[in-house]
Amino acid sequence: MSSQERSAPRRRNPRGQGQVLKAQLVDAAAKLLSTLDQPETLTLRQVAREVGVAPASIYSHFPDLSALIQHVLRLRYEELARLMDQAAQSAPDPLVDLVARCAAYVRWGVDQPGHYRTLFGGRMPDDLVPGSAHGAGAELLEAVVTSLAAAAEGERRQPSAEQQWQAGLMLWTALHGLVSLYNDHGNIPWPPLDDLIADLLSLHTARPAAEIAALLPQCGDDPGLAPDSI
Amino acid sequence: MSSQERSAPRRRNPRGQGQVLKAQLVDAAAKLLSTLDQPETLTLRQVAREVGVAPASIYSHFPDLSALIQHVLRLRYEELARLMDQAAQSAPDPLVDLVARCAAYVRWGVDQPGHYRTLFGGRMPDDLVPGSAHGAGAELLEAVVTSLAAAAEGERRQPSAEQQWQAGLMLWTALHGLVSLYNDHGNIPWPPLDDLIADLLSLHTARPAAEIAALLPQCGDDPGLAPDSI
DNA sequence: TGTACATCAGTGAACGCGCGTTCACTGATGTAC
DNA sequence: TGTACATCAGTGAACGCGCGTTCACTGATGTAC
Repeated sequence: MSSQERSAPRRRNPRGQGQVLKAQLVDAAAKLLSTLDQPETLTLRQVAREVGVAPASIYSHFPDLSALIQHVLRLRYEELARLMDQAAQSAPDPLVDLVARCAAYVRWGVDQPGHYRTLFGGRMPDDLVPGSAHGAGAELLEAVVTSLAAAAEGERRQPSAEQQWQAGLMLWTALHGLVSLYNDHGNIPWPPLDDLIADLLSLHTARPAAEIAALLPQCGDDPGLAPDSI
Repeated sequence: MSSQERSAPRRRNPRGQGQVLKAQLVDAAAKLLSTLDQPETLTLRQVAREVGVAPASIYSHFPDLSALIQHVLRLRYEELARLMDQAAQSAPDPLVDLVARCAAYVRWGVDQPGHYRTLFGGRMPDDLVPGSAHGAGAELLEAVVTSLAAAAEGERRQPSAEQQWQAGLMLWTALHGLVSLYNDHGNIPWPPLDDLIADLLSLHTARPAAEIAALLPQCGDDPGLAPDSI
């Protein structure tokens, strides 16, 4: 069911508008990556069909399919990073910052299973995944490590930098495991996602789950007026 | 580099020994699943080449490649279950039982990345994966849930069955995230695996990491004499 | 105002590849008479 | 002890498919003279 089907067979872009097709290719690849059961099997011809264009046309804009996918993944990675930063924007203290970032991470991963798997599932060759020089997404988690360490201040002993790093790594593995299993095994009777996020952060911050749950932002994108408030 | 290469072109099995090829196919598929960078792309012809046999020969023993893979996955799943049970066999109390089971799980997953990914990575259609009726591997974790609950006795309040289940689920997601990230992102500067296992279980049991670390079994398969003890 | 030309945004057909699956077959070996 | 036959354990060639990539091309549109 391509979005092109048997409709008008696509009109060639006017002169100087060659970049339009490039954008369409990126959109189509993004849509297919998020839609396909196995996003790692995306083919060049699938993208071409989705846009309604000859397979060869892709070569005018990207050296090959890998370059196109790499482009898409970079966009999604930046989107996730932006969402996490925005979520933590007005956090009054490190704990709220941490909770907001982690909740944004998990929710994005669960909302976009295909993109999450493609970015963090380890299927794509390393050079396609942004930030994989230090391990895919590791720099995303730097802010998390910082917040986690700051939130843990006032403990008995100040942890070393290595201990802070390891604590952040453990938190990340937990978040990743939660998103992965939640996405891949829908037949498990899952508790509400927010309960799991609260429980997870409760373990990693040594705070009561109820305290964390109270800090979880609502699912709406921005903290503006509720749409049905008069 | 097939194990068949240009050597003797394989002699047909004698009469009544048709099951020999079946076993060879299973072995070859297992080897390829554990070896390939992307085990989910295993093809029927790859298996045939590995054994040194015509592609069509597989149909004498399995209806198709899916059935062969399903067979292999069932064997590996049973192997993992057996390893976990053996590890916990002589555990004097629930905490030791829990630590032994979880350590066995993580170590198996890290030793066999291809099999781990194929079983728990969610790439294979659900019907290929054993135990996925209740979510892949969920029954493996029943013993873990039980041990975790038993190890947590003496806390302030007895948790409900749902809370126990959720705690087990959280533990499993953490284990899964650890194995997945550890396998997929080798370029992260990982601390020693045993430290991570101890740290993870420390969080989930509210015990000091040092106490858990002391309970971790050595990596050797059985607790017999050390080979270099005189 | 005309017209030759360059450029842009793609097209369409073809290639060779590996794949799953089918089909008739082959050749060794056991068994009944 | 001989021989016809059935069975077993596969083989080898062919099919149609979707794939990535190449190549010469086409037709609309802007621009210089």
